[in-house]
Amino acid sequence: MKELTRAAHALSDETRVRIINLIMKRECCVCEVMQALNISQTRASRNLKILYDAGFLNMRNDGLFTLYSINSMGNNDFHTQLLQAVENDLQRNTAVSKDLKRLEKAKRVGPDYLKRMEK
Amino acid sequence: MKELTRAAHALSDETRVRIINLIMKRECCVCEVMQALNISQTRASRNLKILYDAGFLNMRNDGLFTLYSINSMGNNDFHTQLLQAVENDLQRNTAVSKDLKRLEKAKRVGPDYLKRMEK
DNA sequence: ATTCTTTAGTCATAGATGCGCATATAGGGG
DNA sequence: CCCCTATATGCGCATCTATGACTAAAGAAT
Repeated sequence: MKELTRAAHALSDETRVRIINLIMKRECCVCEVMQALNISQTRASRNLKILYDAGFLNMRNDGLFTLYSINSMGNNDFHTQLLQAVENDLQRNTAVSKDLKRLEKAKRVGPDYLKRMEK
Repeated sequence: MKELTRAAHALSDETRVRIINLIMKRECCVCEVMQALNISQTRASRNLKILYDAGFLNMRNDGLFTLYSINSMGNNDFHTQLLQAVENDLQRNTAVSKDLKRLEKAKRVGPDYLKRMEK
């Protein structure tokens, strides 16, 4: 039951639900998440970790990048059922589509590099 | 999306999941919940309210008693999907069966009456 | 009406949470 | 080896959370 409450807690924050919305589209690295949601690197990294620890995400390293994807287990797993509830809610939500558009434009570069580009 | 995160938050606490376990069995009043889970009246009442505000419970008055039951809407509602995830997890959980046993023995009387009975 | 009883609300408090800032860590590239 | 870059983490702060003790509200019973 502790796993269930931990998973539910992970879904109790808007930032994290928005992150799941992104990663349900495709595998993402931290810097893509921060650009798509327009949040800080710290915030993206930490909330990704919370979702990972709760069992919703897979994690793999590709050079400097850490790539996160949805951890789909069996259909009877409660994580999958919870994700379906999230998906259900997101379908009725238009605000998060902006996040997906920004994800399309996101570049695979980190915060320092981005700052220099702005100048 | 705020409703979803609120609902998820309601399920992120063990006390509240245990309360749902009770009420999935049958409609309960506050004093039955406090006896079944062996918690204070304040704690029972407040967590019931959180579950109610999150959309999981119905509430009705019967004299002095406030009776709570599961609020089952359509199957496509995300509340229902979340409850299925909870039910799924509870089936694999043996600890909460003790709560159900205590619920069977629970009397429909409040904390003051109970204290006097102990003496 | 007064009193009893169940439930909800107030207040105070200990602990958890989310976040930004700065910094550490670790993997590439020169 | 030294620097650059992406990600993770320690710290501090403001805010939120869960809880118990106490009190208030409201329905029943006498």
